[in-house]
Amino acid sequence: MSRELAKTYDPKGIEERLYEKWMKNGYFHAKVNPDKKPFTIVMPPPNVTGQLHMGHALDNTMQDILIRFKRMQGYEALWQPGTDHAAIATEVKVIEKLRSEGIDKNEIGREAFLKHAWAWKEEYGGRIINQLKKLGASADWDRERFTMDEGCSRAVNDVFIKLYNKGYIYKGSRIINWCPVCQTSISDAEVEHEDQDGFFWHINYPIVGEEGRFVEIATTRPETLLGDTAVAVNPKDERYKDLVGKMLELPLTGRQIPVIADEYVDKEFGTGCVKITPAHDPNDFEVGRRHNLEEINILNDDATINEKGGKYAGMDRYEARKVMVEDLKEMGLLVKVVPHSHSVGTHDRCGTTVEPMIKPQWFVRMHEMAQEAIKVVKNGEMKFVPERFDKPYLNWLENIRDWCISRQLWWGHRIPAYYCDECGEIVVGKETPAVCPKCGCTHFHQDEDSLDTWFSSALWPFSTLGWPDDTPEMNYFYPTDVLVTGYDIITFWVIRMVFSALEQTGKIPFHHVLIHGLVRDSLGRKMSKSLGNGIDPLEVIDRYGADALRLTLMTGNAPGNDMRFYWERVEASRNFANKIWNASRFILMNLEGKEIEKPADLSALCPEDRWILSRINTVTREVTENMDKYELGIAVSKIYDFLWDEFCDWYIEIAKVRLWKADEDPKASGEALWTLRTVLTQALKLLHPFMPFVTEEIYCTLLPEEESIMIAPWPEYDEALCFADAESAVSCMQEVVRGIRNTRTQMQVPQGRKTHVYIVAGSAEAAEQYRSCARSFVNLASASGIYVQETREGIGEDAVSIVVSNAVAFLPLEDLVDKAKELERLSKEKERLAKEISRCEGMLNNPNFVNKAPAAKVDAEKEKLAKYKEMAEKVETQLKNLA
RNA sequence: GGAAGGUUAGCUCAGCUGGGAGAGCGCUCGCUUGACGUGCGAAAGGUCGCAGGUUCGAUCCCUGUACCUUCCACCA
Repeated sequence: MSRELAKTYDPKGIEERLYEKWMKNGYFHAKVNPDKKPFTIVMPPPNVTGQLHMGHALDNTMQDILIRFKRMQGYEALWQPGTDHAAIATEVKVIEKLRSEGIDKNEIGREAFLKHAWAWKEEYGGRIINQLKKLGASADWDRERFTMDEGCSRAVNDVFIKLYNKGYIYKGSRIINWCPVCQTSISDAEVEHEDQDGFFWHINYPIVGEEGRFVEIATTRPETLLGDTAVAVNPKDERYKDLVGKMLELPLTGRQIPVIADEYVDKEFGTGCVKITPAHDPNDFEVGRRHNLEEINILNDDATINEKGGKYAGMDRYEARKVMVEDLKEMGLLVKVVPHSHSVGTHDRCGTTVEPMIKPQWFVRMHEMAQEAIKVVKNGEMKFVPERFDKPYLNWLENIRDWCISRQLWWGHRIPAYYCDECGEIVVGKETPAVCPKCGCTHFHQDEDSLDTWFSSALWPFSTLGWPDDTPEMNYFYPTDVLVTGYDIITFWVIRMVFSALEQTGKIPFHHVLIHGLVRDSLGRKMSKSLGNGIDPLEVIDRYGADALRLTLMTGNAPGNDMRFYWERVEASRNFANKIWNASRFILMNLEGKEIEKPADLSALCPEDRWILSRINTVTREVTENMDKYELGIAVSKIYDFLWDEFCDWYIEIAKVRLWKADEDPKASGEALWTLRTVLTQALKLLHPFMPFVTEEIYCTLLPEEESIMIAPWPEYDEALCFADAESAVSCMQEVVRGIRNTRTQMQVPQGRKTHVYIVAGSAEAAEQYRSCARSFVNLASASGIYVQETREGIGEDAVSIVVSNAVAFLPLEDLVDKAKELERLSKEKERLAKEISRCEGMLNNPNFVNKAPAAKVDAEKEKLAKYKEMAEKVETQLKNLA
């Protein structure tokens, strides 16, 4: 590979090339390996025919970072990928496609429809996987699974049968949420409540046998009147005590309904009289069951009024509402209409207002399994990161209701229940039963419904590893280590995986649940198709590279918090990629044609080299700790700061002085080069999980003998590379350099004008420190010569002084010095120091502080005080000299 | 009604177990310095929502409060 690098980093082409290389070399593949410890992440399966959005990008970037980190650390790291069949979403898409071709789902029938659906899946199924690859995802694609593949389907059937036999799955006629557009039942979790402005229609129901007397009810859905089978009042409501037991004439229907008493009614709300529609309201359903009321379903599946609705039959629910209100008005039964805002349940997939309806459906009894899922979080076996997300988890489980799992869809796992054609007996099993156990009949038909998508994704952490078979993978990789997902999906998916895993495998599915927030647009709005404010991650990758996108998503946001997306931030990330690219380019240019050997004794290196080695050593320790705690944002910003500020802005500039004189002093330049390459290499390894492409490209160019940074071992902290003395020497030097730069700017010293720098050290020790890194000043402080001494001797009276903690630096800038300004500058400095001194003294004079604060804090204050006093004295001396 | 989170520099946000407030972007000034102008150097800019409390000491802990966001429940 050529060592020539372009002047700016262009990820195009490079990313694809590297990804192909990784795939070809099989780096992503994990296998059962008893010699290594496993580390497992199961990828939340995206919709098989979906497209990558920012949420996926964030979620998968986090997973990829963790998996790459652990892989480098020597774990057998499995990132188990796959896709979800997404029942409703996919079925709707296929229906739409067929419709555009003039084909009706119901006309072609189940078999033919499924053929179309599979064809659709084959056509678009690979799309999102390829998009994930563009992101750099190092998942084990050899193990890619699909919720409807053979193994997963077997797991689904197995679980269904087990739960049925245990009595945890049952079929029942209960009130469920019905989506009239998707024409299927949906679970409570799939209903979104939103406040809508509507009306309260007050309607009089005439009391039978009491001419002119009415009961006034108030409703937000007048059309449900057609299904009323009672009016309820509170038993303690004095106003209506005499009405209980009386009959009312239900307008528009000719039916008579009773007045009943039930605690459910709130005396204060509305009129205190509630129409009861057991078939179309969950609360009314409960009341109805308590009082044995008739349940009259008045709606067809498409939410038009059915034959029970008399003259309104065939009308859409909202049209019927309008007409009925008109009719009631004409009859003089409409008392009033008042505006009223109330929450309406909508289907989260299509936004349609759901209708509660009574239908025979399959349910999972939740109470017992929920208890187990609660236990593992309460006892700390399974932990949320950040911890606060255990609250919605526990809250949901503690108030859980039975889970409606049947869907009136074809795309999905068909319910393994068979009905005897003769007697209707239900037999649940893997195959069509031969003989009815009840009547001996041999003819059966399978249940038409399919299962909720989440039923199969609930099994994902183990069905993908081969369960229900006892596979080596199950034994080795399960339970998985961490699940990474957004907080919006805890109730849908996380909970269901946990209770399913506990029930089926007896183990938690994962030890940690790492929760992230939503990626919002720059105005803080949710990205959505309808708003058109979504930003396509692929466009970001195309324009700035996957590394820039990944870095953007990982910086500046805390775990579990939402973040806003800004193109400016992507630019900043891109700039960083370019920055390290150029740092590497610089090092490569200097390495050209040289063989660099590791210095025999690192502790004999100059302070600057030992400083940067010591720093990367510390950064390595800190970053590793952050990664272990899932603090990915903190980890990457430490690497960022180290590389940009310390390595590029300081160390490279320091090293240049030696590189310029490579011919004169090959040993010194060799040491600088070795250090440059070593530190950069190590930092690249730390950065690799975050920015896999640019780090790989540089690494392989820098170390042509190496195969890939992906398989390089993760750096480890090394006690022997901790050089406190060097860190202190360099930090003093930096203090002086900053002081000099500041002064030069203030005095408007022209860029090209170099000056001598005199450093009068406060002690022999300090002098030694400054001498040891004197040559660095040449470049850092635009110095023409460095003179470290212990007295002021030989320095002009009017030299500009810069006072630091253990020295005073002087710049002979005679012609530029304005005495008055200089006096002012020093006075200000004096003032500043005086403030510091009084602050320290204040604390130290406080006996409470001295007695109660930790000794280390007190000593630190004492040291500061001494330092500031010394500096103040020096400033004072300068002021005198100037005067 | 219940719960969670937020309130820090002009903007967007970090800030781990309490001990002198940080970043990115923006703004100002100066730089065609031989890796990088996708850059370098120097600055300006914050009583860390408000009020109490605990503490020698609070952006951080506790209580209350205001405003914002979200989730759950209810709404005849």
